[in-house]
Amino acid sequence: MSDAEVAEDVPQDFDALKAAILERKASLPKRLKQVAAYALDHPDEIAFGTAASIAASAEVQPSTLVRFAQHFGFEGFSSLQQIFRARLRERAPAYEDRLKSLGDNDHSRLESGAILNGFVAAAHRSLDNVATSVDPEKFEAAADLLARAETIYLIARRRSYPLSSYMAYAFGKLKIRCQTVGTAAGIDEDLLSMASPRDAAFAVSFSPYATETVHQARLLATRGVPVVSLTDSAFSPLSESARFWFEIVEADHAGFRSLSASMAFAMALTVAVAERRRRLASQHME
Amino acid sequence: MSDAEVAEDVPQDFDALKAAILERKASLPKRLKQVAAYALDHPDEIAFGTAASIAASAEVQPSTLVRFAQHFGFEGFSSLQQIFRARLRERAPAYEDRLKSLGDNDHSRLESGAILNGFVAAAHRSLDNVATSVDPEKFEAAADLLARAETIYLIARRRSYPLSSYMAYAFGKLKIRCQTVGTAAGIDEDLLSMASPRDAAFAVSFSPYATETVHQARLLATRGVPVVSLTDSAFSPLSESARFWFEIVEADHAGFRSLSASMAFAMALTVAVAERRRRLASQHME
DNA sequence: CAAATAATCGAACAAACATTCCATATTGAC
DNA sequence: GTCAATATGGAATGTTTGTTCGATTATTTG
Repeated sequence: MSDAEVAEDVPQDFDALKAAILERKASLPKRLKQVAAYALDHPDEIAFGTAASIAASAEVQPSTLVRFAQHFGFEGFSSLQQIFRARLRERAPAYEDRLKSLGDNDHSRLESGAILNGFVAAAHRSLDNVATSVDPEKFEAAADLLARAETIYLIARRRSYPLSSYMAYAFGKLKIRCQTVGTAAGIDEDLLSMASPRDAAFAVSFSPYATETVHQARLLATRGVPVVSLTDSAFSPLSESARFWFEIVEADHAGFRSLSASMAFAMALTVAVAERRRRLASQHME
Repeated sequence: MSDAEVAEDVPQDFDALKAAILERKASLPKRLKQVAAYALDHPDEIAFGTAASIAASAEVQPSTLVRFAQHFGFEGFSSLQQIFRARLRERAPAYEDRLKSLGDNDHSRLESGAILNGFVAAAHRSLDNVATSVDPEKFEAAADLLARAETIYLIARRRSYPLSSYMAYAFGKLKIRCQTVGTAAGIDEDLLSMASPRDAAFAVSFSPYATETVHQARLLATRGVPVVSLTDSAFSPLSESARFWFEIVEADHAGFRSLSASMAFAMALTVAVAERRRRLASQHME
């Protein structure tokens, strides 16, 4: 056999390339795997950058990029880059009328796809709602209140529980003391008995309201513990006990509501509290 | 007046540049008008091509391109080209507009308001991503797989845990048997040992990947239990074990990611499974 | 119609580019 | 542990790049 290369199956579009990378990633040497991960995670950078700039970002040598391209059958880095550019070329016009395309894209042909589309659209609507319905001054004040707490008690159950568990995770990462209430049955009362007015609570409940959440929020409020709450209705019994309360109505799809907008709100509140607390700490030091 | 150039209003984004070109188009010399027309008609070419290749396509000299750029206040052709590249780079132009209108509402005056706006915008972008990146056929197939399971095992930890806890809540309401894994330490192994190929698992893990989740997904896969997984990178070790896997990249605000898009996806999958199961049941009865 | 001004061309240039090559380091087989 | 094979880093290389600049052509002005 001659040295002449028989036309290998060089990936001709981005999807084929992505598939090829994923297929061979396990058997790739260290640096090439590094490039592979970078390429799939930052495709735009590959499309626009120069070999030198991309190499610096991916923390490899430029020559490694060339080797990577050759590993996948390309002549050099430049020809691989064409794939990434073509991807951007083809995808760009889709943004022009994206909302239109959402209506008649592949998804709607399949029942499950229509369901996914429905929830995505509902989440969009819910998010728009958040931006307009949340009073920024109240938000600021709530963040300030929670930031001054020694321990933040997170009260939530059932449908609201994912929110509090995510906030607990984030608060933990941000080194802010918090305590979730509502997980294991029985010990809630003991936990809450430790709460003092120097602490604070964040209670979440959507209708139908979990009676324990309402009860516990009321209990804390009477004991002088400031409560911030999140509900989906101004008539929620939670609003009685709360110093500040927010109303977020999630749009529904076919009667089911996701937590997309509430999640964005919860995360924003969490970060706002952390930011506020950082500022309070620096003021104390001066 | 000195020769020193006072900072002209050099267009900083594509829309501004487009407006400037259209405004001055009439008073442009012949060749420069030629370039202007080509630039607006083939913006992608300008973004990706070299000065030489573009000049050839537009039937002008490369130096004309430089002069064109300088006429509009740019230092050279390269800096003008950046505008055309940025246009393709920007992920969510549709929401840029929406944000611009949000940008000068009450929220932005306050720091916490800006944080909330940021997370809402990030969630919008993430949702767009979901709609385009999830393959509807794969989604349908995954829903079908999970619908046929006797028990659905939900594997998630840390940042992913809120997703599985919400799905568990929803599955419970929909009377679909499921079992969350990863809550209490110790009993996970016992729970998973009961899983059979007639069951199925849904595993979620975002980087940094929890090793237990990866391990447990792999364990189930080797035992013949079909696994569907959700990750934020094609490089996730979870994708190896999964029959079907989905990649959802949450846009971040200031380095923090919310779960808005993943929540919408999780809810859509949950409802799709329920819908699928309802249909399977009615077929059996016929 | 002639002079003056502006626009264009195309060659020349230095900087940046992708690529190659080879010495060194790492990995895997025995 | 030793050796062979592969992978890597980094400098050298020849090419291509964007840009500049003087000569040439077109356009305007008196």
